[in-house]
Amino acid sequence: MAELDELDQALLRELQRDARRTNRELAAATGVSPSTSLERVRSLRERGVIRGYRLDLDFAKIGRPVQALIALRVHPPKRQVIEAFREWVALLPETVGVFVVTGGEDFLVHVAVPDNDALYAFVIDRLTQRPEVADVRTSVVFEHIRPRVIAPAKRNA
Amino acid sequence: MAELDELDQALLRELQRDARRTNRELAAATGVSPSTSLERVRSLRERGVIRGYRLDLDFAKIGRPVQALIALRVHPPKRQVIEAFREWVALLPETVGVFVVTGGEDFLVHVAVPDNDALYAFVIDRLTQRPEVADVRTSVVFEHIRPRVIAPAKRNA
DNA sequence: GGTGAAACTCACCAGAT
DNA sequence: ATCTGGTGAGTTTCACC
Repeated sequence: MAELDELDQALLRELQRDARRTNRELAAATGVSPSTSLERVRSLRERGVIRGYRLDLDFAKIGRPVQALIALRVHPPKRQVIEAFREWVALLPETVGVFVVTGGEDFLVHVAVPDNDALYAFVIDRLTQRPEVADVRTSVVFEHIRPRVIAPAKRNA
Repeated sequence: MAELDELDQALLRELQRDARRTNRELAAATGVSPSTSLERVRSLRERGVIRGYRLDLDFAKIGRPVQALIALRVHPPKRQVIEAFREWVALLPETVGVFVVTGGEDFLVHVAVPDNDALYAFVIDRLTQRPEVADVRTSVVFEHIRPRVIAPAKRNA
């Protein structure tokens, strides 16, 4: 885990609200000079705390208003089978996220599609096509909330 | 759904790879002048296609290496109960995402915590504290893959 | 809609504390 | 480690196509 002082945390808070804020704005918001905030943000990126800067797209506005989470198991649940399925499903155009999990299922596949027909087709034509796929259970997603700011864990000092 | 021509789609592709690419880079990559790409990106944002620019944080590096998806039902499953729980759970510091779903469960809560103890405490101290929470089922997340680029649906022209 | 140039703002690198 | 100032890029506007 990376060391994060108050300034690092403040910069992360600001950038989570809007990842395109200028360095000068960041400096003003955190009360340091632009060169300091620039150096800190660069360090956060080099240390891998910041993995990148992503677009937040409205799936409905790009023609994919129907979202679902598809829980499934693969058979047999061996490493090779799991990894092959993971690579395959992550590259499908409908897929917007893949959780590899323990418990009742092996995968939760998050998809966004144009309509219910496309969802049904995805499940019965694409997924069920794969021989290793078993126990498919589809849940339609009504809403997906993502907190705007995620804080670092308190340190055990 | 928004109308997206080839240029809009190309700009969305570029921005999804790196939401902080400069306008000049976007213009060069898409073969238009900087003022054109600036105007297009602005339009995408005003139309709500682009909802914002987010940081991609490494949860492990901020002291929260353990992720889980907690499926649960609320009782009774009425609008008021569901909405109250949704608002409450979305604001917990452990929560990094909330899916409101149909099917076997009502919610899938995505959390990131420092260790297994914190996960266990979250489930039995926090969630179970709420009287409306029933049928809690926890899955540990080994891996969460998010495709770097998500394409708009093909239009039914 | 798209372009090109001008004015403004910013990122980035020094050098010093 | 942080700040102040300076220079080269980048952003943004606007008149024109």
